[in-house]
Amino acid sequence: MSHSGLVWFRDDLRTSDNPALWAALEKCDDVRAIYIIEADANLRPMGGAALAWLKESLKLLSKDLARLGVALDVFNGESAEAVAAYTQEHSVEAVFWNRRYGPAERDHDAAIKKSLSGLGVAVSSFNASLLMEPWEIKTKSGTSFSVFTPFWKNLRGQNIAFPINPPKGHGRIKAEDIELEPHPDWADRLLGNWKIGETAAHDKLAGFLEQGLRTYQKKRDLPSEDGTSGLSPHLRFGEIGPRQIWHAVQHIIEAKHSLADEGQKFLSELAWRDFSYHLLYHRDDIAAKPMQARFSEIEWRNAPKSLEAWQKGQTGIPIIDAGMRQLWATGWMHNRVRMLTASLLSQNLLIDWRKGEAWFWDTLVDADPANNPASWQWVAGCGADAAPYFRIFNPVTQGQKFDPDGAYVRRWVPELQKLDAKYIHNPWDARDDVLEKAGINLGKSYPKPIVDLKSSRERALEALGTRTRA
DNA sequence: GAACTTTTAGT
DNA sequence: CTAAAAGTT
Repeated sequence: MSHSGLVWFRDDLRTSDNPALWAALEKCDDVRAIYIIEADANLRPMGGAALAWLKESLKLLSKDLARLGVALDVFNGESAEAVAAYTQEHSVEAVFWNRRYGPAERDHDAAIKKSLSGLGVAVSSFNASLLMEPWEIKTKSGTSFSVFTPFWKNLRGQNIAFPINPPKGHGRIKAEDIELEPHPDWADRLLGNWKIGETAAHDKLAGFLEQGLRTYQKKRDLPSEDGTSGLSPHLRFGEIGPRQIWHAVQHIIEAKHSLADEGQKFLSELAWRDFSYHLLYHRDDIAAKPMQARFSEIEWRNAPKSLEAWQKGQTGIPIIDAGMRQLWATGWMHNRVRMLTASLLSQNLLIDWRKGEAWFWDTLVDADPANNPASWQWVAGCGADAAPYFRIFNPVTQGQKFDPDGAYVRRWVPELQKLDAKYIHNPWDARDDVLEKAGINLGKSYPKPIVDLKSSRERALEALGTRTRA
């Protein structure tokens, strides 16, 4: 038995269903924990909104770990150095962590494991983040999946591991005071929209299963409704694990058969997260490189003013502006609107999807290394499943379909508050007297659209469509 | 059983 | 169009 163990926390900020923590407490008499806000050149730094969430989550984790007798230390810097120095300083004999799946992170962790082994420190790694490991899901010919539906058919037939019980601790210690840089004002304000941490995550799940699941299919696509689970940032930081969610839903389905369809639908959405990690694991640098190679040849427009109008929610297209403002104010955007805003940027504006992905990376509290780039590539058309057609959403018809009375637009774009529902998604089509009556002066109180939807759609089909092969 | 061909679907 | 499974040699 090793006497001194170290748990390196990364995307698994929880005490329940945490195999690395569990193993450390099982095998070691003395357990410490670290989190490193990594500044390694080869690793992508966390975005601003996520970083703010992280810091609050760490404070809560520190208290939960103290109840198990585990002290949490937080460092800034290069993780390879920090881990090695910490193990030497505290005579750590065994290090435990839960795996991460990005190519750079895997190489990084493998190198650290090797160097620790050289120092005589044993390293054990586990799966805390995924329903199944990416190498466990294979097509019949042994390759990885590129299309979601067959991936999901495979995954749902697997035996998903049951969550493990919370570990028995080694008594109780005083929680360390964690010293962290304060948040920028913007991030501080958006955190007011959220309850952070493991307990909040479980409360959120319980509330969703009790109230939201029943109407999930009906409401999940309506951005004005509170119809989604809201678990994404908790999943991002591992405040709750997907296997905990999986089995909680299975349990509900068994108890109430009327919820079977809703439950399956919700689990398939949870499976999209595993699918994104599948792509992250099997493909080359999905945040930087289009999965369809021919997209490397596309000449994206350099249009800084349009990009800025998009970022600020000043495109003059109501549902787009509503989404971008919701993102800025809360660190979150409804999924339907994420698709619409991403389509407008990458297709109508023909701006490189990576610029949009980078903005989401910085501003979403739930931005994760798999879902964010994989979803952007899906919308931009360069994703894993090569569709012969392009998914160019029309933000007007989408708005009319999913926000029919304009409640979502009115909430985030108060300039349009009084506009008739008939024109709430296309104010440029309203007569002058209709606009005047609603107190709107297009071009002054609310922008005229920065792009013509019809001609820009044709431009995108032309630019992204048939030609441009390498 | 591997290699090739056809069918079906793509949130 | 391509991916994946099913069918065929």
